[in-house]
Amino acid sequence: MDDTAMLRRFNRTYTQRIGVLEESFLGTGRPLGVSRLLFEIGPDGAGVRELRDRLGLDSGYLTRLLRRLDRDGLVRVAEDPADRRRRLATLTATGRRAWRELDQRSEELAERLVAPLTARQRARLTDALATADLLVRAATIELREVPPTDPTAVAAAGRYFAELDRRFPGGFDPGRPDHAGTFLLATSDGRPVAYGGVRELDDDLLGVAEIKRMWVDEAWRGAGLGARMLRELEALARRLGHDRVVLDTNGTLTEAIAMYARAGYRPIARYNDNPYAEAWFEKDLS
Amino acid sequence: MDDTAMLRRFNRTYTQRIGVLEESFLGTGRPLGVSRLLFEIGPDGAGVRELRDRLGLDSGYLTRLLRRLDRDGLVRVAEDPADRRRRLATLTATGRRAWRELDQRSEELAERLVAPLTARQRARLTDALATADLLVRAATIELREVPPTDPTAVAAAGRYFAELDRRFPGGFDPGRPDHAGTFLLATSDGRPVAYGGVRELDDDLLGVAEIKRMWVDEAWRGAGLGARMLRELEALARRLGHDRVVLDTNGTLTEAIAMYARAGYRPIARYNDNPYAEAWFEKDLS
DNA sequence: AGATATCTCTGACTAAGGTCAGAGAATGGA
DNA sequence: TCCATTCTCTGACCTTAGTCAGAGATATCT
Repeated sequence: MDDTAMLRRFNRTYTQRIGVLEESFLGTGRPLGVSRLLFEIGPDGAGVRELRDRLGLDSGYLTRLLRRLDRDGLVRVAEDPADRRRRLATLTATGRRAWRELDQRSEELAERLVAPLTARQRARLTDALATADLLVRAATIELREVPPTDPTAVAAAGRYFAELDRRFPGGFDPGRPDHAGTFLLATSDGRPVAYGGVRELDDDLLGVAEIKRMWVDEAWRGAGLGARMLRELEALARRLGHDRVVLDTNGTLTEAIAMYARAGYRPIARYNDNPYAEAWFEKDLS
Repeated sequence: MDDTAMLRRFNRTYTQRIGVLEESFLGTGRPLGVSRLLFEIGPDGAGVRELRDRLGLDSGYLTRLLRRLDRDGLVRVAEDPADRRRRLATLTATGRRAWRELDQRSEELAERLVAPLTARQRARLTDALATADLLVRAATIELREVPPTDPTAVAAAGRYFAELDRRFPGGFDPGRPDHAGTFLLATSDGRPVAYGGVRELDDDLLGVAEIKRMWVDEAWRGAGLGARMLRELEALARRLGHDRVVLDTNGTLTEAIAMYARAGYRPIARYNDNPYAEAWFEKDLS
């Protein structure tokens, strides 16, 4: 059975048999959408804007759902002191009780589902689901162009600089902020997992772009994400009208150097005066 | 992470990211429910009763959905010649075209989903999903009491007899139909995967029941299904007021004998005149 | 300071997705 | 042959889930 056939087969099995886990929220006297919202707010509360994104709801619709929860005494909605356009939803004591009930229902259903399995089978299932979970997350990472001032992009760049500082023998000083270039950000669940940019070389090397600040979250390394980011950056450079890319790197970043080699990059002579650079590479995009 | 936690985590990941596979039916100008029904009818057609079970719909609602498909010229509903209360739905030429379109959309979505993965990752995902699929199916097998005349039960008994005939050196003759006893049938997707019965011994052995016709589909062996069936039959015998069970078997059924031993059965002397029996076992239910 | 964008809320509107009770035809079992 | 059951269909009714346009308050950019 090929990849998509297996995925589709599993999808059928899944929606028929585990799909009910979702509907465990039914039968609580509240419609599914309302229960889902209640559960999503959670014991710690959540911003209305954030809920809108997480559940993919229309803002007017969400307002009404929240008002229903408020009327039932489960949720309080208050102004966000940090930004008075925004509002924050938190559970009341009754709301927390209802939340726990939902959580418990869901837990019970999950237990009932694995109950007929032997201990060994359960372990195998857990293992298979962990693998599938990781790969599905990897497959659905979102890659998008961002301005380098985007808060999530800034966070990603910060983690990149911090790692350089940790790994370079003499540390690393990013100098003053440099926002030149076009940047790609990969996120999973809203958190940055990879980052990188392309910028035009300002000197006489026309048609040549430089790849800069390539970074992949430690937890995601070895999952092909770096190679994917590199491919996307090359495609971006091509769209921007370049037909060659260059990059520099430091000798301590061995896994990065290996990846550049695998991706078809060739070593070249120093083309800049970056004091941290120890190796320079290029690749033709034609 | 324990079993239920992993299951619930996966459930979240899955519904958020692959749930869209389901909604691939949207955007075809028809509401989701109608498209799902169209897809379920399939190129070979389907009985209305069967559709009702598979999709879990109210009969009135289903009638209306079918009428809509009929009005759109996608489906014809006709009387079932075998039972004129029932009706059969089949796709028209236009309906088959619409079905292929849905199938293709679903295929495309699946492809787009695995596209960002490397070949190795895809193989791992397919593997993990195959394992999860098998185990989820195993976990959701339905076990229920059936009269021995139930068509599915008859089919299961037939496969049991056929196997005995294949494996016994001198073949096997079931003799005239014997419907004494209470039977359990395990089904997956409506097809029999395990079968077995309990009957009171008619002679002087009061309080003793016999387990008979224990059978597990070849494809499902080694999945703990036999042991589960045995446990359920013992529980059934207990409910029927017995406190000891006995059974007979043939020496060629080695894996069955091993399973009885694992389940705590002890060999005893011949207690019947079954010409095929070569070994006899018992177990106390107290 | 002014323009622009973001966020929430309101009102008006709609389709989708059901549920329920009962009728009528056909079938199966005693 | 009669009775209970099964299956489909109809009519009446309802909630859920959602869309859209625009107003008003606040924040951000230049």
